[in-house]
Amino acid sequence: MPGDVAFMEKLVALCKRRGFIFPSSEIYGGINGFWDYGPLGVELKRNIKNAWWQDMVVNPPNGPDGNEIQMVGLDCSIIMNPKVWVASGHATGFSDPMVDCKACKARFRADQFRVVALTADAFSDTAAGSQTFVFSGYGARDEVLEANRKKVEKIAKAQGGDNVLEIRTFLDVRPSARAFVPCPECEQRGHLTDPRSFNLMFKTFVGAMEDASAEAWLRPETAQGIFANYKNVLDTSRVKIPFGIAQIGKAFRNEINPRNYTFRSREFEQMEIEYFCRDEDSMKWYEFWRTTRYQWYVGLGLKSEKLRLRDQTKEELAHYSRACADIEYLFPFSDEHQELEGCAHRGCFDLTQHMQHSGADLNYFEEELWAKFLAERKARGEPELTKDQKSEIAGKPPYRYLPTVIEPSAGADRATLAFLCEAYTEDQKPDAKGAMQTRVYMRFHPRLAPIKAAFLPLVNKDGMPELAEKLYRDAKKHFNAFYDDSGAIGRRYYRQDEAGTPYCVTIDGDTIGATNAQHPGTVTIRDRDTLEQVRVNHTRVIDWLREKIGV
RNA sequence: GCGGGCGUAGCUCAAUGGUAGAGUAUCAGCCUUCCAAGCUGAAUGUUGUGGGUUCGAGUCCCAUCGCCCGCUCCA
Repeated sequence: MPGDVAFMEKLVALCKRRGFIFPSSEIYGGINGFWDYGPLGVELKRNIKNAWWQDMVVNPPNGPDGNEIQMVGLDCSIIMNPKVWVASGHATGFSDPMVDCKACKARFRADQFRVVALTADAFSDTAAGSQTFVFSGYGARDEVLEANRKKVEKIAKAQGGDNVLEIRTFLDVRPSARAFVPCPECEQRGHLTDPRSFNLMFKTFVGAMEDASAEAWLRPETAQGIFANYKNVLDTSRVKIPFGIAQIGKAFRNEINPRNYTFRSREFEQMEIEYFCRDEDSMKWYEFWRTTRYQWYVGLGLKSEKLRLRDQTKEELAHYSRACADIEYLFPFSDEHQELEGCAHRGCFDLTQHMQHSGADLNYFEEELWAKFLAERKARGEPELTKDQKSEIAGKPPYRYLPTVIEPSAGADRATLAFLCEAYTEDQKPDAKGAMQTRVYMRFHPRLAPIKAAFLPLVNKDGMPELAEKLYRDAKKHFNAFYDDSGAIGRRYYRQDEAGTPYCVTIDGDTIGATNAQHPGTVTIRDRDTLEQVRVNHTRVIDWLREKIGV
């Protein structure tokens, strides 16, 4: 859908011009689906990732019971044992065979492409038998039958029975018979391609020999590294359920068609939490993370109605998933909301899969609960359990079990793009000559702003540059600051507006104690959004800024 | 992958098939006491890339790459 193309073009131009985002390998003509962050962009994205780490790992909010949340970090390798992706389902689920119709240009997933024939021979026999393909359809088996009900009834009547039709997917059609299958869209025969595999995983080779035994994959998500290390974390960090493991890292997907600026990139960065809890508490934790994560975006400035929290419908849920909420943003390139983050209730699907495929015991044992159970028995004077009885009881819930997982999985690049879109603001104001000018400014939350403050001598004389530079160097000990002494003051303010710098500190005659100074020793601090200025003594300006910025 | 559009200086755009230019931004200097276009000077291009037609191609033709829009796809 079109969205606001003009807005998007202006934002993309600003990002390029000011050094937020560049196309990857641009001097070689670029490469579709890959992007680089420039000097301002890297600060913005790092601030977003740091805010996430600070707010989710270092100092997360209290949980629903009011207790401190246990959260530890992790940084896993991008390439893992290929068996990981078999266990997770990505090896099969990520690879879809597609069929194209060369006549009408339609494309179909071969496993959703239903071919209906009069006889089973059509699928397995010679070309002659294939003449009995009567029609085809796209979607679930029942949908296809429903959509073609009249045809089905007519055939049933002619054949004198009910279950006369053979329905299989295109994958079951013999290569020699494919030419006789009609296209679900245009119904023409003989224009369908062979099923071609669209594998969304990036393949690589471990070691210098590129043979099949060396095949490996770049991870399509960071989550599996967490599951694979779940036991290690449990054994080394003294965490107890409920607890979370968090990770920020790159992931790779061979998107069929990267589009919409950095939104659908082939290399991207995720910020993921796997939160492990008891199954009976899981919906409570799901609700907690769902709102906590939504509020996190709001608190950092994504507060317009463009941000929304949407619960997935039953039909959208993966088969193992009990609930999932998407945090979505209405980007200017689309008139539909797009996903920034998914908060999924994954049950114990992932740990079950990895336990089965790896053979490792990933069960959690409730030591405290077990000790309590034994103590209570003793207190009641009940006879001591035998070794066999103990292992029987201790081996099952509630003492030994696979925890349930809540997964808030956020896209760092998508969040960065959303914050960029939300920040972009234009307004009209008169310039020094009274002509109306468009002012463009990036309204970043101070925590996210690439540059927190700029230090500007009003004129380059009388010691103003020297004092401005001293303040600038003091400020840099605490936060990212900028010094600029070139050009008219208005022009310098404007440059900082485009970079999204929340505060500009100007050193003027009053600061250096000029004879007619009304407020000796003070600088002016200009607010990016309101354009209002306050005077603060130059000895207090760093503290003033630190308090405002929160560093 | 298909269809349509676009590629000239960092950016915005000029240039009948005949010497590639302007504005802006950048840099150096001057001038400047608060909201981008004050003065002087400097630097800036294999016209996306590769072929072809032509005495001569930014311009015409072909191919290719990239971007934008639509379709398709999106575990």
